[in-house]
Amino acid sequence: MEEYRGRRKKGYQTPTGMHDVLPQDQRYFQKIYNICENIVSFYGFQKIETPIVETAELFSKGIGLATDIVEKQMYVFRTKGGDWLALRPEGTASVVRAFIEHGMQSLPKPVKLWYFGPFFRYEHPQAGRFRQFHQFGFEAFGEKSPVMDAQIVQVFYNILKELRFDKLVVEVNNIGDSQCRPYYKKLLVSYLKYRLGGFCAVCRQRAKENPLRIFDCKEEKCQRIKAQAPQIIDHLCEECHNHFREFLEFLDELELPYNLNPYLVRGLDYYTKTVFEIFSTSTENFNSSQQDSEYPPKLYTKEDGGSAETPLKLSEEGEKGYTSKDALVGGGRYDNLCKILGGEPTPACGGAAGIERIVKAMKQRTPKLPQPQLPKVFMAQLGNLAKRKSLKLFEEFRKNRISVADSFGRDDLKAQLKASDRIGVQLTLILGQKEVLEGTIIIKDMKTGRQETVKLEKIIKEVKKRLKKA
RNA sequence: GUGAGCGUAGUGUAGUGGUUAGCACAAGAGUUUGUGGAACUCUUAGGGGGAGUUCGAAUCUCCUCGCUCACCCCA
Repeated sequence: MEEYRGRRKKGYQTPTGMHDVLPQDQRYFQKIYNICENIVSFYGFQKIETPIVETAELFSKGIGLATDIVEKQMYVFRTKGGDWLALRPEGTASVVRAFIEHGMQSLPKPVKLWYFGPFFRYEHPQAGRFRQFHQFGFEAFGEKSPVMDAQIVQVFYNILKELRFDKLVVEVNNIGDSQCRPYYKKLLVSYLKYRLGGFCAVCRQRAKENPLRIFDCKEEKCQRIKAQAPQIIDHLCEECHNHFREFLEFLDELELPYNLNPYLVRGLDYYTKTVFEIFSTSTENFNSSQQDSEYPPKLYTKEDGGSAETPLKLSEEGEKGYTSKDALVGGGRYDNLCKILGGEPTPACGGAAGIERIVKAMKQRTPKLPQPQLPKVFMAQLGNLAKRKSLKLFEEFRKNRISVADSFGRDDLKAQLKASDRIGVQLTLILGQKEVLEGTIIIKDMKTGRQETVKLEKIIKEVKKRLKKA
């Protein structure tokens, strides 16, 4: 065993790219979770939790050995027993594994599952990207109809709507399947082969390793060449073409504003046919406001009719009209994955949302979420006898579901009232030596400052009465 | 993996080679013995870490760690 290095003299910090989710942020996480759970269960998804650690091979087989996620971003380690395990970099492969492992093929289709939890990718952290981050996602198994693709998009869309995202753009594309994509890839490669010189250095590299990726480039010269390049949607096999057309029709029917982006390619190998991403178009970087005022965000408009019969084109020369570059949500169909991972061939689709990214966008919109309910009653106590009684009384309140703040550690009444004031309670109860002996307690109204002595056994009733009035 | 900027109490900051390292907020204690919000007093707590230059470093150099941002890629 290697030595543990990097010992610090002064305290510890989270490792690179890892973050504590502090109480302030818990409220955002909780809100997202609640809305998600609420909506998703309406659509018939059931929650699943898979381990954070899986056999490394699950991901290399599932996501693809040559993908960046597996190749460079996976936390892989060997156990004492010699197994290679990995911190999960995404959710789909795990859910598929669970689906197969527990024989869910025999469940009535479609089988709909959702999850919410941490994921890990070893990469340089930056805006909207962390080494540990959280996602929620849904997967639907056993439905090959594009109606499921559309519903998945719809569910994400609804959740974001419910979270007050108003300007959302759904980008969609179809990247073909095992029938047509290999053929298209060849076509593209041969197109690129004779034009490599015109590309930027990065794209030349991309052309070799992952040709579809050249579409991501923003260089002007590359833009020009790729504008002429064959596009996957023009070379779909009939099945994919129809699937895509129907998918778009469903989106139209749902009145989901989408934008067809023929350049949308996703970095995971398992996708077939439908892929999509959802962006928020609202004022993302309003700190760098100069740019925003000079280049007011342009919104994509929905393609007319959405029919695949009309020529498919992008509204602006591949230029994104919105400032946010990070997708809030990404997903698609993966009809081959179940088989790849050793299960029955099962069509499936799903997607995942980045929670930190959503939180970031929420904060920009509404920097302050309403405060959680604070206690309305404070209990102050004086002297040992009273302190002992107070503890007991505190339990009485809990049984009656009245939340009470306390400061049992403090003995000074002044300090206790100060603390009580800071919490902003409505009533403060004061129990001292004298009151305990008399079997009474003081109720002090913090607004008016008036106080009243009541019988100790009636205190719950009295407090309830006062809280109700206010 | 590549590139840029940054790193002073819990938070926000001042200080560009010699200061007891200053200020604000927050936190805690108190201003005579059982009554809050104001004011005042006091306390806690600081230059990420390490080397070097120098008589002397928060300040200059290097390394390292971390943060932020971008490339890449993705949620």
